[in-house]
Amino acid sequence: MPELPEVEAAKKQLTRWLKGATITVARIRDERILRGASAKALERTLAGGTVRKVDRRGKWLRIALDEGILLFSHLGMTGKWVLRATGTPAEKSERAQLEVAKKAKGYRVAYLDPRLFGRLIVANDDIPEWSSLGPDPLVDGIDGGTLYAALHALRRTVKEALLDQSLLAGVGNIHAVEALWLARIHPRARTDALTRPQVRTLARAIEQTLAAGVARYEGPEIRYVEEPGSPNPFAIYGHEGEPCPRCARPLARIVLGGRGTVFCAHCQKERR
DNA sequence: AACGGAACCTGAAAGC
DNA sequence: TGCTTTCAGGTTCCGT
Repeated sequence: MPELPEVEAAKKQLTRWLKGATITVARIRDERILRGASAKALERTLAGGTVRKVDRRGKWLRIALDEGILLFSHLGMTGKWVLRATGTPAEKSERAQLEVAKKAKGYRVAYLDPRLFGRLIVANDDIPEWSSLGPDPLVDGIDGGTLYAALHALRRTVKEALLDQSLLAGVGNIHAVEALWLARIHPRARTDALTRPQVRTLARAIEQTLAAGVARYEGPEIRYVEEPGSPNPFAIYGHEGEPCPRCARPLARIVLGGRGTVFCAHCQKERR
């Protein structure tokens, strides 16, 4: 599920659950989320630590403990953090558990990830995966001139370029599709052929679609996952074959960079 | 050096 | 019904 809006929602939840809390026990239930690091070492490092702050950059989370310990979390394709009562049986996809004590209350913050594309990393400094991220469209905003220069230096399709996290951090397949539709740019348009006005429009479109995504998770009860069966909230993602909301012609679907890409062949022109 | 595609995994849904 | 195929919102590695 996670693109920037879902990770932002996860950050808010983790802040509520963990800030000021002490990790009494850390458990890694499937070492594959560590990509080779030692589960035992990680569990020992986290145990006893108190959480100071939770940050997000792009799709990465950084949980800062005291004594300079940093826990980085990437949710991959199916990762999510959930709250569980102590003693609740672990479900199949529960890959890590943090037993937590906060203000005399005890509970479990658990990491679920059926597909195991996510990962946990413990470090004393920022890791390259975090440091090499481009600007976060929500935190930093998107500078049109900078984005134009960066895109102009590449020879790729604009859709694939938007998924490059060193260019912009947090845009994933859905929001790339949505932003290109909003900006009326063909997903297969070459980055070096885009005009400055197009890039400026695209920058605003990215900010718009991400902000709308974040807003969907706001409210008294932050729910991280859309209810099953809830309507698709996107303008064109997942709507291939249906009428374009702007011109009513049927939406097309192609594959770019190995990922499904919906667009409107009438509204989104490759050159202009 | 940069790009396109395969690989890494599981599970839900669609197809037969 | 049950088996098979397809698809999924991410990143990384490998060959060209």
